Amino acid sequence: MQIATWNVNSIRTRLDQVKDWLLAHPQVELLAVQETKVTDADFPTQPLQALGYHVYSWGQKSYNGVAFISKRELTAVKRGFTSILPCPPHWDEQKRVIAGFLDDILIVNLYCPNGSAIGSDKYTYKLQWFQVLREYLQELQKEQERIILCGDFNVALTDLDIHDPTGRESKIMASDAERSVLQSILDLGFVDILRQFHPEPGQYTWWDYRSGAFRRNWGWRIDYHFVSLPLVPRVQDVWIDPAPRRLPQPSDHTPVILCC
DNA sequence: ATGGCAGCTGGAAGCTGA
Repeated sequence: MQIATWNVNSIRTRLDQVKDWLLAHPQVELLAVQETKVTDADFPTQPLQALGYHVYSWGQKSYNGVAFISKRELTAVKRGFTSILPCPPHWDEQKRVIAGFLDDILIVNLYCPNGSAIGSDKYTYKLQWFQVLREYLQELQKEQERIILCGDFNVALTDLDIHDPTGRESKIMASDAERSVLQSILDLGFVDILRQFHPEPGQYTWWDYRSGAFRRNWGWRIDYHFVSLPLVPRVQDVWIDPAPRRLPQPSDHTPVILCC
């Protein structure tokens, strides 16, 4: 089965593209979307149900928001950190986390903070948010060993994941502190699985809207599937589909698909 | 160094994203 992740940058603006992509990829059992930018009440659930999908959303007005679009019902869907982890409730004011079971696999769909600029309050929030995520995952690991993390992590793990890493230390998404905290997530026992299949450069999932970045292939890889160690042998392939990024009025991200 | 592009809100221009 295929499990995909895609930061759609507004589900309402991108609804037709999402529907077309799902129809063109019937093998995709579950699509995890991020940056839906809409409350659950206003999520376009009905048009997706009409295509035969189940929808599980966790959103807010204007910003953030995550959702699962699934061919089959998910079980034990949990929204936010506090559904799992006893942490201060303000960590769930921004809707960035939803998790649920597909068969015996726990899928965790994440929209990690951007960070704005190094040294900013948002950057501090980003680093702290990853620490909370780490505690949340440790809590999940007490009950479950088959876990797939997917989504927009807003961090490029290595220089291979950036078209031009020059000066990356002074920019968000590739600073040492961001890489370090994301590596600490992987060190819990997860594998950046795309690299098992594509160790070569040029594997990008996001291109800036500005400066003709996509045309010039000035990309970054910031969207991932992180697979827990016991699941690694079950993964058959992982790849990036650049096609939606070529469409008129695209998201600035493009889907990543895992087949297991 | 800065802006560039896009979406959302509210009904203009500012915030946020990455």
